[in-house]
Amino acid sequence: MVEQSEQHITQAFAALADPTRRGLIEELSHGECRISDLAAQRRMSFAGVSKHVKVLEKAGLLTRRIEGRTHFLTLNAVPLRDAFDWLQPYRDFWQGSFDRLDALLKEEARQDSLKPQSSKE
Amino acid sequence: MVEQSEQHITQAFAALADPTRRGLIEELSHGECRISDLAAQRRMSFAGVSKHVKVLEKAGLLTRRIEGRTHFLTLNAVPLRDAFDWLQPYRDFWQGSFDRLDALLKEEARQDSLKPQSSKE
DNA sequence: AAAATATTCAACTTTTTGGTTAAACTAAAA
DNA sequence: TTTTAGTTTAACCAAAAAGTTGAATATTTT
Repeated sequence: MVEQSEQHITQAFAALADPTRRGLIEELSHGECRISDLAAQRRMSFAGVSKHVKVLEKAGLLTRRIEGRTHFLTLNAVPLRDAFDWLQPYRDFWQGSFDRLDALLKEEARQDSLKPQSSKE
Repeated sequence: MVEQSEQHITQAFAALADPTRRGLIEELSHGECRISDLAAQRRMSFAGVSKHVKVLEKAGLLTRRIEGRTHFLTLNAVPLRDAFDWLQPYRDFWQGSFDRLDALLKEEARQDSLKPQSSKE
């Protein structure tokens, strides 16, 4: 087994790695939608949108409620929380990273200035 | 133009959508690494790891400092912050989502209870 | 100079992804 | 009962991703 939760987070991040899908999530955040509503404002085929919806569904990011012939979709944000939680531990890193970037650039400058005549270290 | 930042966040999420890459990020968070260090503990070819590193580099998630023949890699967490910030607005959603999931399950139960004797088939 | 080390690059394979169109299915309306 | 509306499925395509192996490159060590 390849660790369940690993797979889940992989699916979540993969789902988020597509602008169309992020758009759908955003739209769903305003409330339940029919899939045709979602398809309406994009210039992609209905079937195309339907596929994206299925990806989101498999990643657990939305739930589908079928009523008659129309499918209603609701955002389920739990996998987003998982993604968020994965990122959380790195907060300290990006908070300091301007300083570090600065240090890095200085270091690179030093390297470059040594490179041309670089005898040894 | 397809919106610069859209591309960036797409790249960030795509980079995160792979368990190997997430592992590399985690490892880099413990400090600067040579790429051979990274390759050592996984059972993937060196070239394979090298490719993943390049993906992370393109996504701006690490910086490479070349010293002689060895490449030192440092985590740059800024794109992680971008991903984090994208997720942030949805916090309210997953906080409420147990309630909503509950409501949803109830609703589904209702649906199901109606289905069996559904007039025609 | 030769050998060893650290790494990329190229070529190739397989699988996955993102999209399309056309056909099929189901439910509702005429 | 035919038509229309909402949606999925199937078949296909092109491009990208994830991995491999093997050769090439550059730097250090011997």
